[in-house]
Amino acid sequence: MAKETSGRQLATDKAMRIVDAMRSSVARRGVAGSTFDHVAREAGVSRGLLHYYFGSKERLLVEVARRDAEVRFALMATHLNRANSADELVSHWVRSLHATVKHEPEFVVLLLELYTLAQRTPEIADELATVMQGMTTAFAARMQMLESEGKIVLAAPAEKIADVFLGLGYGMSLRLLADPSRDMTAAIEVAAVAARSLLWDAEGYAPTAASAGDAAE
Amino acid sequence: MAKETSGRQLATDKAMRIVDAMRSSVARRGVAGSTFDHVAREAGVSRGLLHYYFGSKERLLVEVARRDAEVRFALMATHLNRANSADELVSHWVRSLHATVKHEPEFVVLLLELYTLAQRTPEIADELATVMQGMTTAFAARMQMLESEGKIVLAAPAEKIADVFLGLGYGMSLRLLADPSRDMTAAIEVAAVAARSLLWDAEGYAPTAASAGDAAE
DNA sequence: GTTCACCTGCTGGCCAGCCAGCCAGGTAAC
DNA sequence: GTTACCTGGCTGGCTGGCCAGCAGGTGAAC
Repeated sequence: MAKETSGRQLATDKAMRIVDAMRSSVARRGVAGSTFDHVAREAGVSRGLLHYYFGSKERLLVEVARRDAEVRFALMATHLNRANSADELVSHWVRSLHATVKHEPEFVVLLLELYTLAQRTPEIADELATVMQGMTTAFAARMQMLESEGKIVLAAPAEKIADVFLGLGYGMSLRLLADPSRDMTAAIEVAAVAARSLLWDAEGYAPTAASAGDAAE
Repeated sequence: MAKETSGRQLATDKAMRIVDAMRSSVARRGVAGSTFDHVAREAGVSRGLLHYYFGSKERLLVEVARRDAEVRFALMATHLNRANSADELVSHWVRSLHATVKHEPEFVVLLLELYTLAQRTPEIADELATVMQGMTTAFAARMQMLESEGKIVLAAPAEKIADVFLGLGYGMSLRLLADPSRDMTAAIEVAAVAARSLLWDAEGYAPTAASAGDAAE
């Protein structure tokens, strides 16, 4: 942590307030709408301070991506660690999908903004790639642990399955975000069935499509 | 089609050139970078004409979304109509995923930009929701036709399966786009296995995960 | 213990550049 | 002459970045 950007200590209270304000502003107003003026006011600091700490809007956004990764990562870890079987893994995944979109859509919006920005800003693209890689690895590690404990059997390399879970998750969230009026509950159940087909139960009892149903929220 | 915006006929040659230029500019430079100046130059018209026809940048972007839907839709239809079995459906889906990201990434980038924009522009959000609904319906209709012809059996309502296919597709494309250096071929194969589990073969021969493998590219 | 030099954190006015939108006017067709 | 199409100069508002300078703290000198 305690990363240096433009040789300035970024772990101070104000610097963190700026990053948080920028994060929520980007989620609410988008990158373009998040002017230094607005963000500074919301962070309760002067405009100049954003430059003092981060030098440019771009580098501030990199910090935002980093910060978001921490939050996102922590959330995922708690969800993952509670799962102890294939069914639980899938149902936790479904639950966290619903919860995220319903209660913390800023995760998805922010990711969208960052992806968009990454198209034209290599620094952001790097950061984002690192974040995604980290999520994949963590997810894969958890699955491998469950496999080594004899609780599940993976139908493919852990990392690839993790890619599919995350990809499916983001794909469905995106769709949910774009059209909140549409009820995607049933579609997510179907997605869970598909995801479930990549995890087999250990101990000989075969996975059935029905067993993944597990009423979500 | 011949839709009216600000009471102006938009089916003229120049109006269409403007929409196309805007479309490709947004894919290349993003919404923010697509200034009237640039787009006008690329369309070979004056800046004023963009206002004459579309009134505002926002409404021009709505036209871009509409236009993109047509292109995207046509492409999907040709792919879908060639598929005549569950395996073919999945392998065409995989192929089109690879092809899109490799040869026409502007589809994905544009969708990303539009999604982002839709967060703050209800007009765009509506248009986008319509587009996505149209894609889902078309996909579902094709699957239902195959089912009624006795070629496949659907493991869930056609529309939900279509949602999952599209969601998975966008999720994987997004990931591919964000980090082109990463080889996602194997992950896409795994995604295909998951997708395949939602389609059963008719006539008693059970679907095996392996049968969906079907070398991509 | 008072003074002074110095430093870091921080402020807000200023500026050059950019952009969407406006509009006065031009052209061609009928 | 009227209408539809089209042009490009102009402008007001906004933005990111720059920078001169201030407040308050530290420590050395005297």
